[in-house]
Amino acid sequence: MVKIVSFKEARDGVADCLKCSLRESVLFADLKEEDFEKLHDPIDQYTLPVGSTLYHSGDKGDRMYTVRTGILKLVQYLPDGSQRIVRLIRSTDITGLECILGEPYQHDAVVLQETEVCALPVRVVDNLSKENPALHLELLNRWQRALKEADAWLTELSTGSAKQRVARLLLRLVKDTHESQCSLFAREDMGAMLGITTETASRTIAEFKRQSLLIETAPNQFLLDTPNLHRIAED
Amino acid sequence: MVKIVSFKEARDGVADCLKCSLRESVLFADLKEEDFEKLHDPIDQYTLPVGSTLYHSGDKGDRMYTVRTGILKLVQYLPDGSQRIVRLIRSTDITGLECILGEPYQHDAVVLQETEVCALPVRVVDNLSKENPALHLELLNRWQRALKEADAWLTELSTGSAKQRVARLLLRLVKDTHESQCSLFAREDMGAMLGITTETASRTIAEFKRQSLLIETAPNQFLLDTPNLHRIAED
DNA sequence: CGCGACATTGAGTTTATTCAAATACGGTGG
DNA sequence: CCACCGTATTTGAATAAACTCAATGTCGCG
Repeated sequence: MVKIVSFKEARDGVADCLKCSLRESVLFADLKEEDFEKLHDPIDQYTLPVGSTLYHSGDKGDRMYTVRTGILKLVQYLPDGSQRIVRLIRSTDITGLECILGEPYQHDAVVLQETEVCALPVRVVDNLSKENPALHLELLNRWQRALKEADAWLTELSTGSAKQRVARLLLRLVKDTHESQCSLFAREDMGAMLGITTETASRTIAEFKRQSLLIETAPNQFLLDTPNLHRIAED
Repeated sequence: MVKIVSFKEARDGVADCLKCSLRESVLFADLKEEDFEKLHDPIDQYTLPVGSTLYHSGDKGDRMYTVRTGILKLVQYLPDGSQRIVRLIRSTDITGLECILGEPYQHDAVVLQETEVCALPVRVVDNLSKENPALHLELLNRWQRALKEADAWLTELSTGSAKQRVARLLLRLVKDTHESQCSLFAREDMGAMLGITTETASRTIAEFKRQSLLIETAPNQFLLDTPNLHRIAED
């Protein structure tokens, strides 16, 4: 039932969860080999291009998604049509958890950088988690992780001056990584993440560049002056 | 093991979960009578005065709390010492869920209005949920509820002009209720909820009063002009 | 009555927004 | 390969909003 498919090849493939290189960090980290035999349903794998939508707010889906590579934005809309990005989903994150509760998706999930995902049918996760306390616990952990992230966005990215918010966002992008190198998002997206206008985001980034807090080493590859960004973020 | 104690009497009592008037809506909603017999540990009940702290950020606790009446704020701090309120906890809400994962509390939980809580030892919830799928599901639901709330605070309460944010906060306070009557928080707390200064919160509320969008019917009891507040919130 | 805490108001300054224009960039077709 | 187009970014100038700091008002309580 399980078949090896390389990511590159697969626009629409079947994943080999047992051999998955991310097993240490994904939802199934603590499953035993025999558990995988219960995975009668194949786990589909997709590669999504920039700008595509993984799922829409309000849709009632039956799959959650683990991200192998790439970045997605979770977007909510205000009655006046303006958008707000509430979270980013990156490698080893899971999104669409809400559908295990039978709820419709709460956001639009839109690809910011080419993204590889595995689609986990609710039925599969549900069945496995009933017999498997480790998986159940891991589910709780994922929810908590999302909640922690949501709180951090509120305190770090929606509080203080535009300069502070941009600095904190940049630092967040290189956290976990060992290098202080990252690529940036469109200014419009930055604005929607930080609760500021596109122009203010642009002005702030441009100013940071002039002050050499950001150095473009390659097209859309920036080296960060993390110590000084920290100073700006905190004062 | 279980004993009847009225709330009024109890500064520090033992709850009778089986007879609890909130059973329909609390965590234990779906438990059977026989499940309650497994509740060998008594569930303590507390009444907390305004300004007291239920738990502190960073503490490693072994209890989560369900709120019977009252309001708590969940507060996080920035490195510069400024505070941000990330959520309110009200009747039938549960807080401190993170300690079931062995994580320290993520916030300070501070009482805004006199609050009655029941303290649920992690051990109890953990044991019950292992054998009881309904409770397990309810736990997931609680996390999702918190996450939804967190997202709403970002999109509704941290986006747009001060007037819009205040209007949205006010409307949020009377949502679920059938009356459009509510009491307000200290301006400093409002500011910390909305990401604006105390003065701006005060000015906005004062202006709303002058425009009769808010009418004080009794000390700190306000009647809201919800239609016009909606107009302000959305345009 | 007076004290302390909180709310309101005022004035001046800073910051962010708006709307518009100019510039850079990536990709396509000639 | 280059010219051109559409899109995104940057910049400018004027306006509006929010912030800061200070002063004044209000209310409850000892």
